[in-house]
Amino acid sequence: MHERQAPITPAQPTETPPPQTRVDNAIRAITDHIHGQSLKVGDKLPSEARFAEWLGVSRTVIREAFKSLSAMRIIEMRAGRRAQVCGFDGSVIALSLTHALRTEQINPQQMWDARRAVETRTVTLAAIRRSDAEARRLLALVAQMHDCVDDLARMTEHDIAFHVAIAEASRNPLFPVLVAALTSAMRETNPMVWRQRRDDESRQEVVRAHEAIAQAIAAGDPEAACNALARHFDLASQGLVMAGFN
Amino acid sequence: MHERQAPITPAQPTETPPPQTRVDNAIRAITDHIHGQSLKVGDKLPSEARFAEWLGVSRTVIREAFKSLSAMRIIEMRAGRRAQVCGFDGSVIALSLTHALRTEQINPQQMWDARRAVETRTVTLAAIRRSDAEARRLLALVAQMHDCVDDLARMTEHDIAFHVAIAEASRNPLFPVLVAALTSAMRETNPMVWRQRRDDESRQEVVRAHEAIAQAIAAGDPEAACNALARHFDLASQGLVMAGFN
DNA sequence: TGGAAATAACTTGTATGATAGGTCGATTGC
DNA sequence: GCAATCGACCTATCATACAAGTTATTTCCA
Repeated sequence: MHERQAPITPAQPTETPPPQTRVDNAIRAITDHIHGQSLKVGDKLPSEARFAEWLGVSRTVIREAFKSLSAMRIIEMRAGRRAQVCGFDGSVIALSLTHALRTEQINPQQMWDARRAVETRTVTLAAIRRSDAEARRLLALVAQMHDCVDDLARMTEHDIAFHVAIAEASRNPLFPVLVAALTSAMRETNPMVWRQRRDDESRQEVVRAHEAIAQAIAAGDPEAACNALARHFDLASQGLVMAGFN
Repeated sequence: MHERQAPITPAQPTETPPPQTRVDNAIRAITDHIHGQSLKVGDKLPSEARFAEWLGVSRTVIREAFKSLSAMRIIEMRAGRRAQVCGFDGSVIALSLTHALRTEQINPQQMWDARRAVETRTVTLAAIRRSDAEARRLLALVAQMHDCVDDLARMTEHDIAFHVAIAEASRNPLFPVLVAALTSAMRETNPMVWRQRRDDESRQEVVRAHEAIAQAIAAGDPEAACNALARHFDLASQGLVMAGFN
């Protein structure tokens, strides 16, 4: 019963590449199906049993393949319902980056530098393309930050929301996802940096940097927005050094 | 047998959030274990059976959790061996982006714009920090591109290798990963753009744009590198329009 | 005694079959 | 016509079994 199929890989002499398992094949078959049928977000997939039959493997294999794709946010599974194609979402990227940070494969500065690269673009585009509602929203978020300089957790959430809001105003759906992933990966290191700033004045300085960005975007001035962003990142970098990173 | 544990979630009245399954819990428990024990790349995890015992669930559940983490490249599994913590790798991000492109949640221009944001930074850093060996490598890659203007597949690979090499020269390990993800996600749309350039001259123009970037980096001139990159992206954008995107 | 080959213990990969419980459309009763 | 009910289908989980890969141990021979 175990040998319905030919061996997966003909025992390659090479060592490094891990041999393909049936689950791997199933994953490929499923993604190929999605692509081949041009399925779009929300479209339903065939049931696990059907795939199992098509591929000539047990449902166990299909199940693991489905779960893998579900973990990668390519499909969404719920009990009783057929799996469906999932919307794009930065959470996988965020998780990947978080893992890289936690296992010390990259450090916070490097993450900040990537943010700087991306956000230099988002603030520029936001200053050009933002709607009035978005401009108001940014200013409102900054106001909220002013109110909670003592509450690190809330501050962090507002901070993230602020940067994501800018990315949304850039009108490129890829940017909010990237920014959300890069910022939320730093949820763990951020508080350490923040704690370096003991007095209110020092913290308000950071909030004012955000305010300057919001105002420049509201004013539709890309250059001023970039400068304000640069100041923001310089402050952050300074905080990182104080916190002992690098 | 089925009810060893209390119900996972107390039936929240909210609709949208999918109820947590035992596999989800297992995934969290495993990542927590990695983090809690400060495991680093290559460190081995406890066996599936052990986790199953700890969490009081069947091996099936742990198996699906392991497979999910394996799909996200957080751990690496191979038959017979215990799973181990996996090195950071852009392939998950690439897959996520590829899926977003295929399902038309983002379009090629938006992807290119994100690349522009990131690569503007990588060429700048590369011009400053590149070693001599890296400079030579970049020039060699361009030379290889000159030789295969007729072979789209090889050209695409060299193209990706070139941009990743620049990112490596930036000395921030996050950048090669991001660039690789963004570029390889476009493996499918790239050929269409290339095909717009029928004659050799038109194709060589693109290669020359790459050459200019390599030379600016080799010369250690960040500004020239940025300008050359801008030209490269303008050509690409032009190609996209010709290919009928947007 | 040193090293290589055989072995035992453990681990992952896959299959099978069973049950609980969620979802959704069709049917029925008012 | 509408709502409650039912049934078919589907996923979530469990238990068990066995094949096949890995690793440490032990054995055996030179």
